[in-house]
Amino acid sequence: MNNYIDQLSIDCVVFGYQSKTLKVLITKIINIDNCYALPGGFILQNEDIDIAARRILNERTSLDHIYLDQFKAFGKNNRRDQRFIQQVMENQIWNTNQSGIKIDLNWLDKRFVSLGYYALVDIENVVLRKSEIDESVDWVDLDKVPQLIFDHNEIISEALVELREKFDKKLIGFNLLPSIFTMRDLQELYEVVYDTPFARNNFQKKILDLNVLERLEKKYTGAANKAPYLYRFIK
Amino acid sequence: MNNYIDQLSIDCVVFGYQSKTLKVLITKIINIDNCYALPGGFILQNEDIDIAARRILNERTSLDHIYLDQFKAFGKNNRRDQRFIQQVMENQIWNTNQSGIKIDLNWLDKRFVSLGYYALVDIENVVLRKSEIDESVDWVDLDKVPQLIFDHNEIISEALVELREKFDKKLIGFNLLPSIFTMRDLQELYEVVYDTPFARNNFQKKILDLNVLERLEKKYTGAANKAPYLYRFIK
DNA sequence: ACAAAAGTGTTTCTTATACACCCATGC
DNA sequence: GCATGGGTGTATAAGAAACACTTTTGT
Repeated sequence: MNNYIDQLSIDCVVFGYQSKTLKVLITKIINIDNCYALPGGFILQNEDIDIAARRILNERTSLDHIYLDQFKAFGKNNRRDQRFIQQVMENQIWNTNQSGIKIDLNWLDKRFVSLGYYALVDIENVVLRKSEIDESVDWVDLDKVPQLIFDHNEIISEALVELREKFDKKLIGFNLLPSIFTMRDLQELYEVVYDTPFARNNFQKKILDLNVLERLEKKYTGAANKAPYLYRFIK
Repeated sequence: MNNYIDQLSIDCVVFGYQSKTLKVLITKIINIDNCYALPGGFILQNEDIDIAARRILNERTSLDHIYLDQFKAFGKNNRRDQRFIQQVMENQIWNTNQSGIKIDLNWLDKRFVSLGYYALVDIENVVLRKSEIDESVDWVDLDKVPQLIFDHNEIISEALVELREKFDKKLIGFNLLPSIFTMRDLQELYEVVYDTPFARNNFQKKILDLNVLERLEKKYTGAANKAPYLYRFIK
């Protein structure tokens, strides 16, 4: 593990949106019962931290150009999880490097400072992959996240606060939608993020006045009502 | 240096306000010509990162309860300064621990990830102190900051962006003022921070409507005009 | 024709900005 | 009295929220 920076990690809160629900990506740690965590990893000695975060995300999502924001470093002294560490050691996870050579696991038994990133992805574009320490990687509804190791639940909470703060201001919501969508799709996303309903007409006016949407053809769904326009986010 | 976390540091942008000018605290590194830096330090193995930041600030300002906000981690791979490192080694700074025992300096010759904090202090309450690596610690006008080591100039820029974003929203400006001040004092601070003038009457109304100020007695300065009220920030 | 949902226009209210006036203070 | 800066009130403009109406679609 010598090519990584010691005692420093990255944890990513990957937000996805599907069926009017916000979801986050959760990994199940291999060889340990009921042990869930945020997708995370470490920083190579010669790697920018942002690049490291992209690498870690790419390993799980297969995506290259992800909207990513580093929002806070988590570094409480009690940020440890004795049960987790013990199980890792007992089950010999991480105990060999890429060449299969046994390595010292003592580096794990220290407090880590973790850099928290949140990412926004179009869930349809994601091809889930497991890294070597994942038993599985899955989308979980934001309100059904199980107990995670360390302070990962807190990291999610803080990521959500940050997301809400930046969401409208920086117009990052489009990263959660397919490239083409209806105004209703967008409004429902806003309503889910802010957990509050918006007036349809006022919402439409506000969004269109931003001049960031290109109106495309109508979307005929077969429903017995007026067909909505499709839009594409520009710039 | 074994009791610190390796390759992880803290750098603090300490904002002060005096004579209608924003100032930041800059240290001059001992034994190196023209080498300036942000007040910074390292994190003890059993120390919360926020506590570490407070310790580092206390060493320089003698203050205990500082408004502090961790705003970003800086971790580009090219975050090194060969000239600085070389000089440190040549001049034997940091080469002994508290007991005077020589220690290995190789830990310095690596890339560091730094946690950026900004602090707001009432400049009148600060009693400047030097830490063991400071030749001096001084207040510098924000627009007269010299070239600093590493990416410290960039850290200041980003801290200022963050300050402006949070300043009005979180009402943190009062941390830069004495506990008792006039409305004009407050307005001038706002004008400096946002680099824009505000209408006197509207500013007063806006601030008073926040219901966070207690009106005290008038302040008789001897000037040939109506004496302004003094205010105190509450809650 | 009708229900359902989309698009658009108008009114109302809230809030921010601009404008105007009077008051206290020391010379 | 008067110049100077402080406090307050009112008018106006801008933006958000509420309300209302018309249009399109498939049954």
